[in-house]
Amino acid sequence: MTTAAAIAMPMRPTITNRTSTDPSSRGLSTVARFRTRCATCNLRELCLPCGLQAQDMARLDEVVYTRKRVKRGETLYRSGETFESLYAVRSGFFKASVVLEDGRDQVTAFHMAGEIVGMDGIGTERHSADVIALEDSEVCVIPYGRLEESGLERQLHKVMSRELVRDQGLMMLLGTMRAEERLAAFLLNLSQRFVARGYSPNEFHLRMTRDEIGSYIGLSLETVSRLFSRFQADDLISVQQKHIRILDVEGLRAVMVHEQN
Amino acid sequence: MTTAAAIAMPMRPTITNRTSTDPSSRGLSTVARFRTRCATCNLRELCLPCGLQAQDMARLDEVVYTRKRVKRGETLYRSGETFESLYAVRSGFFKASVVLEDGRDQVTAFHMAGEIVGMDGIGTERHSADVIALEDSEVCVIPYGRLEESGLERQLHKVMSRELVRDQGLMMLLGTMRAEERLAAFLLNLSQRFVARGYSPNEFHLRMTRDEIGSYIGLSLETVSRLFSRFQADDLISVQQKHIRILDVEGLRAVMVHEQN
DNA sequence: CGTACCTTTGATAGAGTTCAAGAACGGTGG
DNA sequence: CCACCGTTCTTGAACTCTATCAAAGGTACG
Repeated sequence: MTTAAAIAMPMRPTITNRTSTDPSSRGLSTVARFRTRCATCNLRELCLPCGLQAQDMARLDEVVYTRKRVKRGETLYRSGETFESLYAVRSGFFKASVVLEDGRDQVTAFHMAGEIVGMDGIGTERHSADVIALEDSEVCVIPYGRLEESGLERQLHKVMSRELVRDQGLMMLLGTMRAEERLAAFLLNLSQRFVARGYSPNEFHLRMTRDEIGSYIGLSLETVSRLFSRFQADDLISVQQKHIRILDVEGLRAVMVHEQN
Repeated sequence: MTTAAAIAMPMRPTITNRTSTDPSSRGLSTVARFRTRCATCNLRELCLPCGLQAQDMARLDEVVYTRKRVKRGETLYRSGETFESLYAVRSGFFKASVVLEDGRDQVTAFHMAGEIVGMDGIGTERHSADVIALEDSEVCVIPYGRLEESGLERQLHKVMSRELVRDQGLMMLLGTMRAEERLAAFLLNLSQRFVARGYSPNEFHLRMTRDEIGSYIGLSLETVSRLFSRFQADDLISVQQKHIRILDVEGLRAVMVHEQN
């Protein structure tokens, strides 16, 4: 969708001001430094989609003044917590999930670098999902109050709207697709998103378990596993554990739309 | 959720300026008249949720200057059409649906009075779903460009965020619930929404067919029909065609969360 | 290097779909 | 006002897909 150039992502360690949320605790040079962060960020083409203008970028720089590291297994936020900020994933991988009263839970999204997380909290001022890191990750903290004052609402609307469209797609998947179609759609979606981030479209590493995939696309983990095996037998993909290689994109696409031939 | 008073909705015929989108084509008095529309609208508590302040209401009045009638079966907009406006449902009932390449379609939402429709188009400037009236309806047209200038972004964020949370709920339903749980959840949801509009929570008229219900909650129309019959046999509801009466709310709730006892 | 977690694969069963046919309803026109 | 037609709804029967239960094998992480 975005014609973002294929950029490698050399994750330089960056300064670790992980917990500090008070900008006044930093010197001027640090502030200046932060000012140019977004403009030089490798993810700038993705972060607020459709690409920000130079001046927008400057605005965003003024809003984002904290980063936060989240280790694998730790939560970024939990359902019920009061909403204060959005988060832009800088590196790593997250899953979002909701829990039903009786304990059943469902993964509602996977988030990777360049995506905005936390918009579920805007409406009620409380988060409605849990967001957990599936690998050591880092996010940019975007205090919502400041964002509202920044003149970037237009961008935010777009991001939220795209999320709504994404949800439509997932509903379609959950409501009308059969198991193999679901998994094919899932793989193709992941592939696309990796491409946009400069990774290979054909070879990637799954950050989530079969159980989490199954929860996301409405299948049991056993069915997911069996389908991986079947896809491999059909030479559509090659799987070993979490390493996936897509061998036949068109074939997968055909499975997805169920072109019986 | 909203503690909106139970208001009846006497749908006065109102002036029919359905196609006119040019405000200059109207006299001053007409404009003045429109100025106070939102403030006196019966749906003001619902339309932009969380209730607008008086000054916000005035702002909205300046944005909304057209209404549009949509007859049963007609479309409000179609997937692919360029996005220009949001719509506030003033009366009637709509369904939104998306179509897959191979023709399969899925209902993604039902919209009733007081709800905002069209936010799927903001991100790409094209709509991604079809919205069709299930009965003769009327909407307030909210030109998006004007809304952006109006200072009501904050409200829009909230509406969009709530839509995201709603989608989470539907995903949960589609991904983890069994047939009877889905239908129970669907009925309880409808009931709640009717209450908020001043209608009886226990007795209402379905505007959609079994097929459309099934599409929405991921079941075949036959399963929906069978479940209606079963619920009736279990004295949870009474059904005759599209007339539904809920006899045992707690019972339905128990079905939904699957409290097996 | 061991243990806990994850994955794979088989066998079985059950929930829901599909196919089919008749019934009920609602709108239309004579 | 009634008869007719198309659409929607109901119900049955057979089948299919996927979940569930179970057990063994593999990995990765501490």
